[in-house]
Amino acid sequence: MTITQLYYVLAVAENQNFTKAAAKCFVTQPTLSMQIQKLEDQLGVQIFDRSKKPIELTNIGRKIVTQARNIVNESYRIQDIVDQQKGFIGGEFKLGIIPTVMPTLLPMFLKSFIKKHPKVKLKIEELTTEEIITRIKDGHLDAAIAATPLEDDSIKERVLYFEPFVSYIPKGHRLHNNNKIDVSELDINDMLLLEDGHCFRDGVINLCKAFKSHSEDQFQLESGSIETLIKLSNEGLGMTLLPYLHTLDINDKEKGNLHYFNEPSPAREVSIIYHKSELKMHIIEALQDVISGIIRGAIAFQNVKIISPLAK
Amino acid sequence: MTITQLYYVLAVAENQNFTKAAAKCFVTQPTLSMQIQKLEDQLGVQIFDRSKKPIELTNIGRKIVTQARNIVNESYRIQDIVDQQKGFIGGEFKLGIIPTVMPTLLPMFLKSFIKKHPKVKLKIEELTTEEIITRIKDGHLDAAIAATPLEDDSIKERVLYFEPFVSYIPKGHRLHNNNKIDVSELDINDMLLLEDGHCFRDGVINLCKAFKSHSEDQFQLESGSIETLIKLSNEGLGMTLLPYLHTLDINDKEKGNLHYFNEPSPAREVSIIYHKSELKMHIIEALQDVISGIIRGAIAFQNVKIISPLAK
DNA sequence: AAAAACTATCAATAAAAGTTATAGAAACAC
DNA sequence: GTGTTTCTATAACTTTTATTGATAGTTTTT
Repeated sequence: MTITQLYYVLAVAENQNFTKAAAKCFVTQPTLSMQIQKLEDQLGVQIFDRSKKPIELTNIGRKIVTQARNIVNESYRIQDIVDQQKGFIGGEFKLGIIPTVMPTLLPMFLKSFIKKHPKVKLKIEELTTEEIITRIKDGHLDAAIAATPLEDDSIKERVLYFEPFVSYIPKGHRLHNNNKIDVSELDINDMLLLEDGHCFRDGVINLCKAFKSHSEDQFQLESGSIETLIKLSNEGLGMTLLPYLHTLDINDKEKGNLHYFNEPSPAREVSIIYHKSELKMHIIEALQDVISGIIRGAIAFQNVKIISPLAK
Repeated sequence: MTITQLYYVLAVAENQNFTKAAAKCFVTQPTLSMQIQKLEDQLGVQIFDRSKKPIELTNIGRKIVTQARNIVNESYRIQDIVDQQKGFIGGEFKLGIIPTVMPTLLPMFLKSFIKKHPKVKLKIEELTTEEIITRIKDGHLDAAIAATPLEDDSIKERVLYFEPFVSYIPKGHRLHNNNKIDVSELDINDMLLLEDGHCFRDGVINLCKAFKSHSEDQFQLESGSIETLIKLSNEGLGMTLLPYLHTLDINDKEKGNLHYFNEPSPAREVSIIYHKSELKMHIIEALQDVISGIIRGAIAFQNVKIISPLAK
């Protein structure tokens, strides 16, 4: 049994297809067929049920795959140990970021990080929290930036910053003339929300529900981007909530529509999250350092109340 | 990087010698030299400091060895999973047993176990508790039978039975005419003990100390076997304590010297212990089943007080 | 019924792991 | 010190294993 064979098994299990798996492993398909057959012979069990199309794992195969993933991950850790010892920060690193953090945070730290750690090949992907969790668990992401706490046992979190919610209230709205807003004044029925799947949406819903309970979850309008929310709001379709960093690059004309909350302001907790196995931890720490350093200058709120990002 | 290479690294780290390690791996010494060099080149670090004699691990080498042991162990677990699925109970199994359990328990269950599980190649070794713990941790033992609790985080325990202590009091001893003995009557100064290193000795000391504290730990006589203890006792050199199972095959003449304790009788807890990684768990469970079944007929004590086997 | 998609098998080749023989360095004995 | 022993590294060679390209055989799709 070799680590390579186990790696091949993982690839086939994931792709449910020998040919595609072979391509991902940068070998030809017969290599996979033969190596996996060899492993199956040696163990004396079928790992894959080739009669099903697409190919499926057998019962025992599922258990073997779980263990194979362990072993392959643990084998990566040896290079990790060496890198850490050498103080080497480099190699490929796959980072996921949720959509409502991506456009504001990424430009703030990316240049600085690349300059400080030029040997790291960052591969950044915009993903929903749900996708991020799946991908961290199956090893397709090394870490991600998301709203927390997630309450997931196999994922660890390190808080980067607390980002207050800011109300965006267009002229003509019942709350427009208030200076500061209190959370008790929020009503989910005149609130513009992001589409389903965004955890910022769930945060807003949780925030509203904390004060008023609404059985009917019928929202009039939803949008995929915060930019659009602002425009819809300007059209008089309702107020909306923005994460603080988004308010920094709003134009002067619209700035007048921003209303901060009474303290403690509702806020989301934004963290760098990673698998509990703590692979590539030195790169994760490097990311955390750079982002924390940058954010210290940009966000200076203390007295906030964290709103859960989880849909309930 | 291959599992074989990691295995070679473990062998060299253990033997501190390429030649001996090669023999244990059933390959020639150049194979080890080359494979380990290859791994070191690939990682870009020296795992071994070859300038020291005998060879030593480098700092980074120590960390790599720890991780390599993980990986190699986890790789064994794949065969384990397959065996478990198939209900196959077989293969080599290394069992340690402490000296004061070995001669009484082993004959009781060995035949029965071999008959029930003929495919298991049991390799049994008599070892002290201390040796057992070391060997379970480094993987040289799959499981062991010892007095518990051990309070060791990396070792799990499953109780097999509780074995009461029985006093052996020769004619002429101050306690000989008492019918039942109370633990408060014990005096460590007229107690014959096993040599240092036997946990049964430590149990007896703990038992005596629980009632009387003695600053001077000077014992007149010590012996390596319980047989000898009985003979010394017969010579009038003091009383001694026997584990219950040892009293079953004592001759009739000497049976008169046995005195049971008032309830709750002091007893030792005898368990099957194994590494927390739970490798070969199905064989461990098979052993537990056989031994528990056998012992149920032989020991029927309920009201006992467990004495710790740990030296304090 | 034909085409496409997919896996297994075969023969050939490239790569690797392993072996024997031996050189060279360090430790040991006297 | 010198000779001996012990041990690891290196080299040349052999065996084994992994991989490939070509292709046959199946199943699925159209």
